[in-house]
Amino acid sequence: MSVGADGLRREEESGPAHLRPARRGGRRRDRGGATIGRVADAAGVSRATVSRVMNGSPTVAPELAARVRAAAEALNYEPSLVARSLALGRTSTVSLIVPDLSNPMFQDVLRGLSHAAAARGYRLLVAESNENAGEESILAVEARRRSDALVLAAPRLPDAELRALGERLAPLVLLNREIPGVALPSLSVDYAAGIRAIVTHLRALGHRHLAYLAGPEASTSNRDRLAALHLAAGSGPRFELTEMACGATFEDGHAVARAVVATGASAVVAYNDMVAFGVLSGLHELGIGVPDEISIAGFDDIPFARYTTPPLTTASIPRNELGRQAWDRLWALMSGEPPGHNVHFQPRLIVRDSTGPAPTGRGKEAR
Amino acid sequence: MSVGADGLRREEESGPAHLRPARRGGRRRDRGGATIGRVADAAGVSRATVSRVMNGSPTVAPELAARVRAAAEALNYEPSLVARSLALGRTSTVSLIVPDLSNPMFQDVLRGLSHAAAARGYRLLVAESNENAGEESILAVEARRRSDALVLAAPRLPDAELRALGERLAPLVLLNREIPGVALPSLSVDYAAGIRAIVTHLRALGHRHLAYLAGPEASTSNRDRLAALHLAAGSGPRFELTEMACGATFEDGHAVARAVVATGASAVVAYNDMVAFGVLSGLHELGIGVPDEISIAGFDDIPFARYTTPPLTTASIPRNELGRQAWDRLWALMSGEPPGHNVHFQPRLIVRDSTGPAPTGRGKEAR
DNA sequence: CAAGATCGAGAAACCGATTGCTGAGCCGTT
DNA sequence: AACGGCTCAGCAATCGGTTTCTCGATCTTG
Repeated sequence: MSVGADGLRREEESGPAHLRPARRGGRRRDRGGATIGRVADAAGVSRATVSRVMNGSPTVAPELAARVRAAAEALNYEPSLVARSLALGRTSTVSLIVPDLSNPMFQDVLRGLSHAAAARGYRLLVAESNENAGEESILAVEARRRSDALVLAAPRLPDAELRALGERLAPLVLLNREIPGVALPSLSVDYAAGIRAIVTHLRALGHRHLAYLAGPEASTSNRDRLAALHLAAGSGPRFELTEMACGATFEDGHAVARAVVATGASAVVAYNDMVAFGVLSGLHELGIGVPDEISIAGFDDIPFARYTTPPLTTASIPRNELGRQAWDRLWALMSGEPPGHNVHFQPRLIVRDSTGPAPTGRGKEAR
Repeated sequence: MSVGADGLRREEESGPAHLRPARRGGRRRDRGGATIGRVADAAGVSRATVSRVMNGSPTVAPELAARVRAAAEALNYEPSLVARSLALGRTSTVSLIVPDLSNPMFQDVLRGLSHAAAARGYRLLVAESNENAGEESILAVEARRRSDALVLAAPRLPDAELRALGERLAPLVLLNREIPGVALPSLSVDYAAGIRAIVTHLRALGHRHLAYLAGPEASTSNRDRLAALHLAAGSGPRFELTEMACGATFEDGHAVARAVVATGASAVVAYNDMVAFGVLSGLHELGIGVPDEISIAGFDDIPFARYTTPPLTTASIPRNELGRQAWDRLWALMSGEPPGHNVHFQPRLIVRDSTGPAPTGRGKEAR
């Protein structure tokens, strides 16, 4: 580039510095890509017209439209979705926040939601809170800000905090949470009903001493199950319930296998299938027969539940359906419709081979 | 407000209507939420100052900063990420496109990527192509436009198309794809090496007739495995290879169990663990002993591979690591660094109980 | 105490789209 | 021939931020 020789360059592109209060082109940070303005120039029309053509408005003369399309094609133009979002006030994105992506429950919700949203041209933003209560609220707010709506599975978040957040996060659909006193749309699994079905099943098999492997303490779904369990235990005759702290993962279940045996319980109700698998594996290693010596019931009916040895008795919940419905609710909310009634999904008891008749002559003293 | 009395108000805010080409406030579509302008007014400062405070610029007087923060707090202000993205030319979002979200392989990549990205304040957009080649390229372009970079697992997309797309999608990292002749950064699993390990293992056990359950035809990873298999079959003595069309899911594997038996092969190499589980289940139902009568080897070492009966021999690949590394590459690319070398992850053979010595006196005629 | 350096905050350009309003051009009426 | 109506493209405001530049005020320094 000729530096000091030509006045032309300065005339065309620069000019005397002190006359330029704020130099137009000089400050522009050129981002390479084709913009609507660039296309407009190339086609010899206004930006408005380009916008109309790109959005299929019928009020543009065919000849002009063709010219615009040609220019767009030539420049490899693609409208900026960010700019579009700003102008429209809508991102066409929804967020999903789950505590644990490795949990098949949430994987299926993710899929169901993703599919349903995609059908409407919406994309899905995913975030994992890692079972961290502190993280959940931050993440929720952040994710919501990047999208138009939010599906939130936050088992650890305190009611009060969630209640306070409700307004800021709308449109919002909760998974497995109902906040008393606030009309936050929520989809939930009726864990109590599932537990009742399992307990009834085990009772019918003659079990009189159940061990419950509790999930994370802060989890409301765990509290629901526990409450249902205590209710069941209180209602029937000769029924003992031993409660053990455990967790939500395979490893958690595996770790308590020995302790389970020590309780003398003849049947185990696990917080979920993962835990049930862990116990199953642990008992197997200890040489304890399932279901001959101890019966095991899980919860969730994740895909692999039918492929274990023995196949797992569990309470099945329509996970994909949950995701799909979550989208339906979101869509309704975004369309300005009222929240509507909360949905309670009823688990279905799937009896497989991990539960069987209670062994006779074996009390908890037998240990 | 005094309406007609003072010229002052008109001077300040309105003026004769016919002099105002487009009335300022009249057209504004108010979106409710607090904006930077609103906060600026409330705090009695300029928008620039609010922006500085919100971004922690140190060049704001403490007293002012406090006032701004108070105003922001009072108005419940949250900066619009969309507007921010537009101004900064960066969305702080990356996309992941996978063919099948129910595949544990991609689930783990998803987690690894999501974690690594989150650590840098980036969020993750997820899309599923449903094993649909036509969908893949559309989805990729679309997803890329909404984010700053893309991780693409597109096993069905033709080389040519991918090559053409490469530039538009950058920064881009491919998973399990290397396009000959183009320097597209890619992370891939060395399937051939995994297959070699499996074949060597089976051979050492005395197997001389292997059945390979092929994955989806269009899948390059399937082609890689097949090539390695043929190479191995050609190199050793007395080694027969039967190739069967199958698929990538449990159901696919389950469906071909009977056909597998019919081939007379003493060992099965499945396209992946899901298929292996399917065959395992199918053989179990047929009363065929594993590994006594037929050995089965999978590929991937998904979490449940160790919990089947018998536990599955398989080739393990560091899935989480793949996701993490994908982020590292993306980050490097976004920072303007050169693509760097492609990484090939070496599978590790995990020998469990689904493979055993070849049965004697049983040829393919024995059927 | 004056001159130069420093600091801090505001004005305004910009990011890249959408859209209400305006007016030119063309049509059909009376 | 004049006029009302209708199309259709452009102007310019707008979405809600960031950032450069400018300038007045304060602080240093000789």
